[in-house]
Order: sequence, then structure tokens, then C-alpha cells
Amino acid sequence: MSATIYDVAREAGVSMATVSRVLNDTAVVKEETKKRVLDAIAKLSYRPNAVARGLASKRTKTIGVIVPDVSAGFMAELVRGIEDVARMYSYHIILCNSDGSTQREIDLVGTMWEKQVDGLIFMSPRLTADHIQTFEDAQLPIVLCRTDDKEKRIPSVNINNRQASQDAVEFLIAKGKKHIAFVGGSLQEGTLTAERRQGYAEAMRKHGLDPAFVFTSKEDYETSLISVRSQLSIDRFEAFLAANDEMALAALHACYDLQLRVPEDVMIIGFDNTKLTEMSRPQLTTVAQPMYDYGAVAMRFLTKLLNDEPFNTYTVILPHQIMERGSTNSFPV
Amino acid sequence: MSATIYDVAREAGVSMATVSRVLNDTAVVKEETKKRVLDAIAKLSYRPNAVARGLASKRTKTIGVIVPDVSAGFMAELVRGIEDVARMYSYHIILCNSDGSTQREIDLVGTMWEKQVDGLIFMSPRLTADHIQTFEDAQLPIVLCRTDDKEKRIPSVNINNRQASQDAVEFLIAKGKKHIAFVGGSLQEGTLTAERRQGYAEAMRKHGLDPAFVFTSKEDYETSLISVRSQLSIDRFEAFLAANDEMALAALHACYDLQLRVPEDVMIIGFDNTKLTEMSRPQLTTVAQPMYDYGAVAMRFLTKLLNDEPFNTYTVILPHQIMERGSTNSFPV
DNA sequence: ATGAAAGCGCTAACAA
DNA sequence: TTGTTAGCGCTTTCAT
Repeated sequence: MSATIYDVAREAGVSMATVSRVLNDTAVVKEETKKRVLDAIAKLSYRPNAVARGLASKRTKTIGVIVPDVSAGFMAELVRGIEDVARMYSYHIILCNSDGSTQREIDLVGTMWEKQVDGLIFMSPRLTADHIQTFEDAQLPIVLCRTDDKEKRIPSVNINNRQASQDAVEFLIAKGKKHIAFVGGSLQEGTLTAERRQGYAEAMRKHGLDPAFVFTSKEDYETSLISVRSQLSIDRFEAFLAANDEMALAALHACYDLQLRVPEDVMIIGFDNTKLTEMSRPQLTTVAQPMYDYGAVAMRFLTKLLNDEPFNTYTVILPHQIMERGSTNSFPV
Repeated sequence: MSATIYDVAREAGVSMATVSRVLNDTAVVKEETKKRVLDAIAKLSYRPNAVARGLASKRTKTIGVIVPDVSAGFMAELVRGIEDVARMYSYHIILCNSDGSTQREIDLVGTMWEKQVDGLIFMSPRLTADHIQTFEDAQLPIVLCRTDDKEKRIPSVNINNRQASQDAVEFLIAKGKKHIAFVGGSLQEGTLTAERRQGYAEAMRKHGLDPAFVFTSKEDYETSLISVRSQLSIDRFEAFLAANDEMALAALHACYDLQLRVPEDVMIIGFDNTKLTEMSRPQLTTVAQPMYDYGAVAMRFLTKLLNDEPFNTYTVILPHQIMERGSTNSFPV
């Protein structure tokens, strides 16, 4: 059995309260007393029991992180951003995967409550009224991350996906492209893909062009490759805007398979600036979202809620940026 | 303030003990009493406080996961494997990144102890005597994952990296290649890369061939690309075995840049079977490790330790397998 | 089958 | 500046 605060107190000849004080630096302790306590702690290799502390103080220094799937795309970078900032503020994270299931997400908020997490960072492909209800019931500080809450009821960190898509289309149009297709899967509203698709459509219409949609039943590489290839062999698009880099790479390889040159014959822009973009030939132009920052900013936001620090806005919008690479430029810088 | 077990007890007209019993199914409770309790729980939307429970029972149903970096390579898949199995056994995971720093790893074991985790899954590029000491002091069930413990002191899940490398070399030799180079960074012993390099060297010598080493100061794509390209422009290797897929892809693109055909002029084999392998042209032949299974098996192992279930061996070796794709075969299946 | 009561190891008033 | 004393919300003997 390992030492408790009581053992330390006895060893140092003081009360538990005093030990607690030096431990948490919660009140001034005479220098000499402090030293005695510290010595006792070292001698007994005492380590405070965070669970007991959590019960007594009602703060666990733990936050819950709910993501659809850490192993998907760049999610891990985002989680890394969260964890790094969490560490700066002495928090730990409990990581849970929801697979995007609303039921599971809701259950998870409940179990996170049971675990007495101090706060929650929540990511989801879509937000329902049930989500909002659950959040309210949970009475927990929550920050949404990369999750669209149209009505802005919950603090959130996002980029403006619609605007980003529009920018990408404008970018292609400025390059003289007109017959541009959007590659993406979700038809459902309120998802990330849908936002991007809408931005695409708006920009196209604004320029009097017809939006075209290459639908991929699954938003993965293989499915997208097949979809794009089959559709491209019928309809000779001049450019693709894909809902993410993985699908953009699929489009690139579809062109490759059909002996079309990129960027001479077809230009391609992806989304998210994942490592994939630099690991293809030609490299992929992409709409960059700072994935790491996404997590880092969300966590920083949460610490503000946790400490009742003031903040400017409930909805932080992170900047996006088009990273031009070889898939839209024969002579990239 | 939300309901406690005491509130439920009162509402149901029973004692806390009885509520606890139906909650944990730890003793037989009369059917009718149970119903009353369940009703009270529902009525008050009671949820047990896991922290209090943890303090009282000394088991938190939480395990610590220490990885070098979730956002590196396929680490996230492994973590996903852990989390999925953890969930099956009603555990949650606290995820920490160590950046491979021994000091930080050791500190983390300590803070995980403070958090009273029931067990630990530990991944590290190398294991020192300090690690072992820390593990012993911590008195925690620990499973090493993808981490080499030569002396087999701690339960672990691994693949035989040396054998895997040998197999890959044999594979290339069978294809008629002789001038084969290994691409990798670490010169330090006891690391994953070193294991793979040794297997490579052994197989080469066994066939009377000279081992060649393309050193990349960082084991990332960009650095490797430059290293391979510069060395390849001097020395015309017939094949590369890379310590991971990212470096294999770099080798592929180095060939591309030097106008060498893959696989006709140069064959390439990577390691780990990440998504990258299918997202290149040609696709990459690789030594597959089941990353998800890695985590899943490690966590399952840990649950056995946690429940005092019997198990056969302290060191589980997962199978590896060469996945042949276009980078070693012009006509892959 | 159920209840009473003693902790688990700590924090946080309140005193002194 | 330090000590005393209640809890925090639950599990777990030990009775009954």
C-alpha cells in the first residue's frame, strides 16, 4: 500500500491540511514547515491520489474528447493539438470514438459526466436537437470542434467551409476552368461535406456555371477513385474540387488511369492539407485547415470556460487558405 | 445539483447498500425491490459518480495509454484498436503523448498512477532500465505494445521485425535483385528501425551481398526523399527496403524524379501497410502489420491481467505478411 | 434479502 | 500560519 496524505502529515509532524496546502499551493505555509513536508513527501515517495482529490474538490482535471474516429484522416493531429494544450493546463483527456453515431455520442456524454470530466470537446458530423438537449442536461462546459451548430447555441471552433469552397472555385475559374465538378459523398444537410458542396454550388452559379456533382457512396479513396474514373470517362471535366484530400488523390489517380495530364488537362483541389498532398505526384493543391490548431484552439477555448476567463465570441472561425501545389500549377513555387 | 445514491435510496425506500447492489449486480436483490430502485433511478435521472465509486472500490475502469505521438503514421489506428476493445470491457482510456522522451514517459507513468488507472498500455521507441524500474514501482498491470523489451520482463505485443525484414529481402532477392539498400534513420540500437535494419543486414550477408544504408536524419517523407534522391543519383540501387511506408514513398518519388521506372528499374518495399501504400502510383508493396489488431490485442491482453485470467505467454508475436503491390510487380493481382 | 456504518484519500470551511 | 472537522458519493464488511 502506498502512502497517503495522512502518512505524510505524520512524518512531517503537521496536519493533513498543511500538507494539502503545500501540495496545492493554496495558502501560505512557513518556509521551514514546507520544507519538512516536502522532505516527508520525498521520503515516502508520496503521490496524491487524483481520484480522492477529484471527489473532494469536484474537479478532476480531466476532459472528455469525443471524436467520430481518431484513425480517420487527420483526426489524430487534431487530438494531438487538444492534448498538447490540455497538458499545458494540467488536464488529461479521455478519448472516445463515436463512429458518428448520434446515439453513441449521446451515451458518451452521459458516461463522460459519470467520469466527472471538467469539460468536453465534441466533434460530430452532425448536430441534432437531441445533442443540444443532452449538452444542456449534462451541465458541462462544452466546446464543439469542427462541428457545425447553425444556431450557435454551443461554443465552437470552426472554419467557414462554405466560403472556403467558394474561394477554391474562384481560384479555378481564375485559371480559366469552367467545367468543374465537386467530388463528395454526403447528400445529407448539415455535414461538413454538404457545407463545402454548397459553397461550390454557389460560386458556380454566381459565375453562370452549372454545378456538377460526382457522388461517391463512401468518402474514401477506393470508392472515389471508381466514381471519378467512371464519370470522367464519360464527361470530360476540366477541374475537380474534392471534399477532402483523400478524394482529391483519388481524382488525381483517376486522371492518371485515363491518361489525362494534371494539371494540364485537369486541375484538382483537395481539402484539409493532409500529408497526402505532399506525397503525391504532382503534389495536391488544397484548402488548408490547420488541423493541429483546430484542436489546440478548441482546448484553449475550453480552458477559458473552465476558468471563467472572458472571451470575445462563442464561435471562433479559424482562417483557411489555399495551398497551391502541382495539381493546379505546372510550375509551383 | 444532481442526485446521489442516497437520494435514490430514499426515493425507493431502501438503503444505499441496496441501491449499490442493483447498480453493480453484486448480490441478489428481490425482484420487486429492484424494480422500485430502478424506478427511482429513472425518476431522478440518477447517474453514479464514477469518481466516488473509484475511490471506494479502488478501481477506476480507466486505463492509461502512452504513445509517442498519436498523429504519427498509423498510431491512431492502433489507439482505435485499444479503445474499441477497452469499450467492450467497459474501460475508458486516458491518452498521453510522450514524443518518445524517456523522461516524459516516466513522468507520465507517475501521473497515470495518480489518476489511479487500472492498467497501462505503453508504447515507446526504446526501453531503458529506468523504464523498467518505473514500471515496477508503479505496481500497475502494464502491456507493452510495439515496443521491444529484449529481456522480456514486461508483457508485450509485437511483431518479429527482424524476421519481417529478412523476409522482405528474400522476397527481393527471389526477384533477382542484388544491389538492395535499406532506407532508415535511427542508428540507435533497440529501436524499431534498428531491428528492421538488422534483419535486412543479416539477410543480405546470408546471401553474400553487401548491406547498404541510406541514412535519413529524420524519418519523414521530405528528408528521406532528399537522401534517397541524392544517393540514388550516385549509386544505382536495384531495390529499396524502407523502414516504413512514408520513406518507401519517398524512395518511389526519388525514382520518379530521377526518371527511373518502378518496378522495372527499381523495386521498393515499405513497412506497416499504411493507407499510403494504396494511394501511390504504382502502389507500394509493403510488410503489413495489423495496426488495429496491435492495439486490440494489447488491450485484450491487459484485460486478462486485470481480471487475473490465465494466458499462455508474456510476449505475443503478431504475424506479419508481405503485401505485394505494383512497386515490386508490373502485373500485380 | 436488506440495513447500518465504516471507510476510501483528499479538500475546504472554520477555528485557533 | 496551522489544526480540526466535516464531508465528497460511493463500496463493502458485518449484522440482522
